[in-house]
Amino acid sequence: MYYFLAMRSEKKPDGQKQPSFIEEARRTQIIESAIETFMELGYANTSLARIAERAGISKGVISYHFAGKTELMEQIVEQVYLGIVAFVVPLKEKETTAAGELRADIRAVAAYMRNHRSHLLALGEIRNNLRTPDRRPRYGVAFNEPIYQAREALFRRGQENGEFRSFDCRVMAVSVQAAVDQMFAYWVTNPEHDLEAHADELADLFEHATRAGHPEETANR
Amino acid sequence: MYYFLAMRSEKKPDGQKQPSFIEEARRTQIIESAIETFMELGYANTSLARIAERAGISKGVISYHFAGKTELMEQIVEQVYLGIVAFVVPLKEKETTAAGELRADIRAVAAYMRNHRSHLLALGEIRNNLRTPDRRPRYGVAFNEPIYQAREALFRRGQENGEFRSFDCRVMAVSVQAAVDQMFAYWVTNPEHDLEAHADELADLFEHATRAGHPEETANR
Amino acid sequence: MYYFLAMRSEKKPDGQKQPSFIEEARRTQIIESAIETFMELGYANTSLARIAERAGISKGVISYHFAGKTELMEQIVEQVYLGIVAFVVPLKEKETTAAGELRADIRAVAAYMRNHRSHLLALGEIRNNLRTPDRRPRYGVAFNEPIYQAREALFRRGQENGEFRSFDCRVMAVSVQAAVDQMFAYWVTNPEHDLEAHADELADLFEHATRAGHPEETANR
Amino acid sequence: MYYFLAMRSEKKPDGQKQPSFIEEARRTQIIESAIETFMELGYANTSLARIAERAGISKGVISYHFAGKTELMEQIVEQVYLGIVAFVVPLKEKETTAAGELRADIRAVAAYMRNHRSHLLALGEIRNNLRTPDRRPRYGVAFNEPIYQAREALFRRGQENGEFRSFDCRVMAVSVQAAVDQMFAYWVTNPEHDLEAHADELADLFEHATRAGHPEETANR
DNA sequence: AATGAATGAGAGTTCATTCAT
DNA sequence: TATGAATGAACTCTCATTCAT
Repeated sequence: MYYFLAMRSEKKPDGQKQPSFIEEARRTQIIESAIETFMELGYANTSLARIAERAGISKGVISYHFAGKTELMEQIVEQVYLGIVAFVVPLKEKETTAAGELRADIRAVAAYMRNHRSHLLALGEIRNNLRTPDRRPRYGVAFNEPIYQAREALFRRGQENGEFRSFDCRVMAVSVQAAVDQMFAYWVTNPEHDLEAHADELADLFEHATRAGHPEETANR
Repeated sequence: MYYFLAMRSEKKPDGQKQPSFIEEARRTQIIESAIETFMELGYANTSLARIAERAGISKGVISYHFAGKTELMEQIVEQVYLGIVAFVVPLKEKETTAAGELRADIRAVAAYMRNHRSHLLALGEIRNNLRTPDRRPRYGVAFNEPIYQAREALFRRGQENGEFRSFDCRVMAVSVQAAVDQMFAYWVTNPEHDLEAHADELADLFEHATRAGHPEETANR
Repeated sequence: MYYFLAMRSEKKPDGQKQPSFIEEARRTQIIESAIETFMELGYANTSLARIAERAGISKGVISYHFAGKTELMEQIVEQVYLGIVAFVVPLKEKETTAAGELRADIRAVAAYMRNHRSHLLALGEIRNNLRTPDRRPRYGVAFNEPIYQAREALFRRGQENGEFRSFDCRVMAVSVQAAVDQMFAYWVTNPEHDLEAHADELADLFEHATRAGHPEETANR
Repeated sequence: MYYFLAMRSEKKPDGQKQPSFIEEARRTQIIESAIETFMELGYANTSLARIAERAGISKGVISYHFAGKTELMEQIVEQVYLGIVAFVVPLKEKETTAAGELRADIRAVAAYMRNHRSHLLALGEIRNNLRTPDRRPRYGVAFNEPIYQAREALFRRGQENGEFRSFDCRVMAVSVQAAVDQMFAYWVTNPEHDLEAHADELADLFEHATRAGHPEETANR
C-alpha cells in the first residue's frame, strides 16, 4: 500500500558512498529551513538565499549539499511523503471492516496534519508549482495515484463483502482524498477550527455515501 | 448569493471615467493572453514579458492598462469568477428540492469546466500563489467563503424541510467544493476521463451522504 | 574571396524588423566596450558586469540588446572580421602578379593591424576561448578556412603561370597566415617593433619561399 | 640555449626540503589530470573541482600540493616546456650545417607534437590565458624569447658561413616558430592531416626562404 | 597527507517597473 | 495609446580558497 517508493526520483545504488552524520544533519537542517520558508512565504518567494538566511548558513552551503534547487524540493517531497506513510499505514492495518479502515484512515491523517502543519503546507506548495525543465508539472494529480489505488482497493473490498453500495471506486477515492486535503487547508486558514471533529464528520459523510443502504443498491459493479 | 463582488480589489467610484471600448478590448486581450500563459507555464514561469509576447504587444502596454502585475492577476480572478457565477446560478434556481439543486449545481459546474479549462486553471494558479505585499496569501480558502455560505444555506434548507439528515453543514459544504474542484484537476490530468459521468457520480455520492435515511437521523442540529 | 559571410551565425530573414538607430548605436557601444575589456583584461576576466561598467551602463542593458554573452561575442567576431575583409580585399585586387598580390596582402593586413589593435586582440581572445555549450571550440582553426582557400587559390595560380615553384599550397597558406598573425602578436608585445618593416620582411620571406628559382623546381604538383 | 629555467616562477632554495616520492607522484598525477582537463574543456571551463574529479581525489588535495591555481598552471607550463626541450635539443645537436639543423629542429618538434598532443594543447591554453594578479598576460609572446634567440643564433651562423642569404633574423625566427605552432593547431583540428609531411614541407619552405640563392644576396647584415 | 565542509564573491540571466518619446 | 529602452534588484549556480579534523 502507499507504494510511493516507486516514484522516488533516483534509487541510490548500493555501491554509493554513505552520507556522513554531519552531512545528513545539514541536509535535514536545510530541508527543515526550506519547509518553514515555503510555509511562510509561499513558493514564489522562497529563494535559496532566504532558506540559507533562515538556517543561518551561507547560500553556497545549499548548493554544496544539494545538486540544485530542484533536488532540494524533490527531497522535501520525498521526506514529507515518507513521513505521512510511516504514520498512517500502521493505524489503518488494525481495522477489520472496510468502513472501519476508511474512518481510521481519515482520523489518522487528521492527527498527522495537526502535528505536521508546515511539512504538509510545503508539500502542497511544491506539488502545485514544481515543474520540469520543459515546464510541465512535475507532480500534479498523478502524484496521488498510489493513494487512489489504495483507496480503490479498499472500496472494492467493501463492495465485494456487501458493506458498501455500488459506486465508482475511482471517483470515490478521488473525492475522499479531496475532502481530506481540503480539511487541512480549511484548518490552516481557520486555526480555531476543530480538526478532529471535522475528521469525524468526514468519516460520517463517507460512511453514508458508501454504505449499502437499500438491498437493491448493494454493490456488484 | 455568491456575493463575490464584495471582495473586489477596488471599487471604481461612480464618478470615474468610463473605460473606452478599445481600452476594454485591450484589457480583455491581455487577460486572455495571461490566462493561457498561466495555464501553459504555471505561475512561477509567467512573466509580463511572456504574456506580452503571446499577445503580440509590447511589455509596456500591460503596465499601461494595469497598475501592475498584481492588479492584472486580481482582474483575472474577478473575471473568471464572475463568469462561473453567471453560468451556474441560473441553472440552480430552476430546481425546487434541495437535493435537486445540489445535483444541478454540480452538473452545471462540470459543464462550465469543460468549456473553460484554461480559465479555471489560471484561477487555480493565482489563487494558490498570489500573496499580499506582506507575503500572506491573497485568496486562499477564504476565497471560497461565499460559496461555502451558499451551500450551507442550501443544506440547512434541506435539513429543515426533512430532505437531509443531520450533519455539519460547513463540513459538507467544504467537502462538496473540494470534490468538485478535484474533479476538475483530475480531468485536466486525464483528459480522456468522463467529466459528466464523474459529476453524476459525485451527485450520487452527496445524495447518499446527505439524505435522511433513517428516522432517527433526521436533522435537527 | 574571404567568403566569411557563409559562417554568419544566423542570417536575418528579410521580414525581420529593422533595428532602430538608437538600438544600433547601443549595440555598437557595447561591442566597443567589450572589445576594450577583452583587450585589457583577457577573456577569463571579461564579465558582463565589467563591460557594462566600462560603458557606463547597467548590466541588464547588455542582456536587453543581446540574447546573451555568447551572442555578444559572436557579434564581435563577425563585426571585426567584416572590417578586416572590407579593408584588405580591395587592396589586393589591384595587383596583377601572384607574388605582387601576396605582398600587397601582407602589407595591407599589417596596415590594418596598426589601426585596429584592440579589435584584433579581442578577436583572438574570443577565437581562442569561445566554446559551444557542449564545450567544443566554437571557432578554432576552421575559422581560417576561407582565408586558407583564398591563399591556396593564389598560390595555385602562381604555380600554374610559372611564377611559383612546386609546393603544398595548403601548408604554404597555413604558414603565411601563421606568420602574419604572429607578426601582430609580436608587435603587440613589443610596441616599438617596426610593423611595416616586419611586413616587408615577411613578403621577402615568402617571395623566396615560393618563387620558381631553378628550372627543375617549377611547379606541377 | 633554451634557458627557460630563468623564467621559473620560483627557484627553490637549496636548503629546502626535498619533496618525498609520494609528494612528487601526487603532483604529477594532478598535473596530468589538469592537462587533460584543459585539453578537453578549455581554460575557462577548467576548475579545480573538475581537475580533482578527473583525478579521483578531493578538491583540497590540490590546494595542499600547490599554493593555488596559479602555481598549478605555472607548474604545468614548466613541466611541458622542459619536456619539449629535453626532446628537441639532442636531436638538433647532431647536425652540422645550419640548414640541416633547422630541418632537424622542425621535424623533431613535429615528432614531439604527435606524442604529446594534450600537453601542448594545455600549454597553449595556459599561455594564452594566464594573467598576473594585475591582469597583464603572464607569458605571452615573451615566453618565446629563448626560442627566438636560439633560432636567431642559428640563422646568424648560417648567414656568416654563407649558407643563408641576408634577412632579418628576428623576423625569420618569429615566423618559423609561428609556422611550427600553427602546424600543430592545424593537425589538432584535422587529425587526418599528415603531420610529418607538413613538417617536411615546412622545412622546404624555410630552406628556400633562407638559402643564399644569388651571389648578391649573400648575407652580411 | 588528505578530506569534507563552508565561505563569500562573482558569474549570467530574468524580472517588474519606470520613463521619454 | 503604445513603444522601446533602461534600471536595479533578485535569482540560481560556480568558483578558488580556507580550515578543522
